[in-house]
Amino acid sequence: MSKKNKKQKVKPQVLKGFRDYPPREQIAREAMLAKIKDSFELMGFLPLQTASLEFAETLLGSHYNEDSLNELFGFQGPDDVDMALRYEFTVSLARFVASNPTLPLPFRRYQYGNVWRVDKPGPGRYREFMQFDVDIVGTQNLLADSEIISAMVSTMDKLNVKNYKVRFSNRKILNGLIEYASIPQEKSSDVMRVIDKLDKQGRDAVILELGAGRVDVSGDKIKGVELENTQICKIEEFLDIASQKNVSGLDAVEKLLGSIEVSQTGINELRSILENLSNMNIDATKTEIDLTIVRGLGYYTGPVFETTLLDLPEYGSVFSGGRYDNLVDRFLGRSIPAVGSSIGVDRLLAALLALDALELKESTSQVLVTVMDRERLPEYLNILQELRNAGIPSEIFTGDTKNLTKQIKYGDKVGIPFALIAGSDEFEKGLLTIKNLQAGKEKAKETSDREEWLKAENIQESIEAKDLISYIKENMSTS
RNA sequence: GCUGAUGUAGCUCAGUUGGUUAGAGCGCCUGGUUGUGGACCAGGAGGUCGUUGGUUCAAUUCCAUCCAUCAGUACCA
Repeated sequence: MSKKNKKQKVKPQVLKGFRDYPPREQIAREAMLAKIKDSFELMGFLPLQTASLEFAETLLGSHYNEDSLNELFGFQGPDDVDMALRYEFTVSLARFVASNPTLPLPFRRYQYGNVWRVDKPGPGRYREFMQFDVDIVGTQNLLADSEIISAMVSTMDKLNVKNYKVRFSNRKILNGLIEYASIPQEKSSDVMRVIDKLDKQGRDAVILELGAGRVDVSGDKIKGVELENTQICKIEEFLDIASQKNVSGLDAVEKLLGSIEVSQTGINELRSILENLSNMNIDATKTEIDLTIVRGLGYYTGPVFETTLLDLPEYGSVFSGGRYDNLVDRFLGRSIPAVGSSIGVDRLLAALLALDALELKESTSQVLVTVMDRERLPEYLNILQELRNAGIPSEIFTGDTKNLTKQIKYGDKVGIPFALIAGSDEFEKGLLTIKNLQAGKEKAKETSDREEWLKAENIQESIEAKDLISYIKENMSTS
């Protein structure tokens, strides 16, 4: 091989923030998707799939500015059309609803797929990632909000996540706080953005940022919102109260902000949702009112939801959303109210992997049919088909070697539980040899002595050929 | 974007006070064993020492630059 040839090699690299899912992860990922789908369909949500590429104008709408433009994968496509990869599903949902006027409302739909954002990658955070959305479009009824929260709880349960909390609040309460603290409109989103950091940065940092700003651990300066002390005091007053969760916090906030109409509305709405959840018999330990939740600015208009894993809070929210009553405006000029929530599938997957909370299957095959004697290929293929017809996932060794060692090594490496071995010894007696690779793997942990390992029980036995299917079915792991 | 750190084999890392053939462990490949996995034993492949430029008789080593990665932070519709 010449040096020139070497230079022509293409480096096997993936783009920043993109990744592959090796089979063991993808198997777990698809199992997750199936559970989520089941959970939503049980609640009568309908599947919808929309285009991955949209007109840039569709995606950006009124949010069109330099910043949002930098955040998405946009480009000029064929026919000189400005287009971009979707960064979420909600806009596409709004477009779909707007262009299907006969759609029966309320429209309950779920959608999953990849979305793309030019973000800085971090743990559980990628530039291409999967979201799984559930929304109800076309109703202001708080029953819809309650249904979404209910879906969040039942889906987390269905996914067998143990230690989580669905927290929710109402943006209207914070809108009232802005008024209460006499904060001018142009500073309101800055203030909310800072309050949103409460969880991650803590109360002291928030207070500093509301005022003069602070310096972070790396020495980077973070500029403050420059509020006056009286304003900050009023926000502190609220934060103290909001640290009490649930009904007691709600009562206390009502005393503080009840005179402000928008806050009172928000409080009433939360009370109504609480009542619905209670009538739905949603486990009260799984949900919690947390009045410090902010979420997307200029987007959510009412209740907002978040789901945190109590064992891995640093992964942030894995399932979140809220009510957005203005989104369809962009297409219709009139508003259609909507509420929904979205699972960050890959973030949740990464978190569950980090918690070691997923069973990882290595292979989809249960049986590897080895090819020891090529003369016998017709028999092997018959056995293979017999297994598959019985519903047992199986494969035949399709590699080039007839070396049995290598075939079994292959089965071991890819994690196939059983290897079927048969040569003239077996065929003459009507037998088949089944080697339990999984049992062997277990045994290998106990002994380092080869002789002992080879002699171990349950690792290999010869059975009557006619008993093959029942033997495998009995010994298959059920997972 | 900002602040800081780090780039040497597929992975984790050692090393060179500037000097000829740059090392280890793990992984990978081959054989021991074409009728049997792990462990073990023997052998082997694999590196323009991140890029470009500068200093020097000589740079993987020193300097500059860019790029990439990691951490924190900002932004996140």
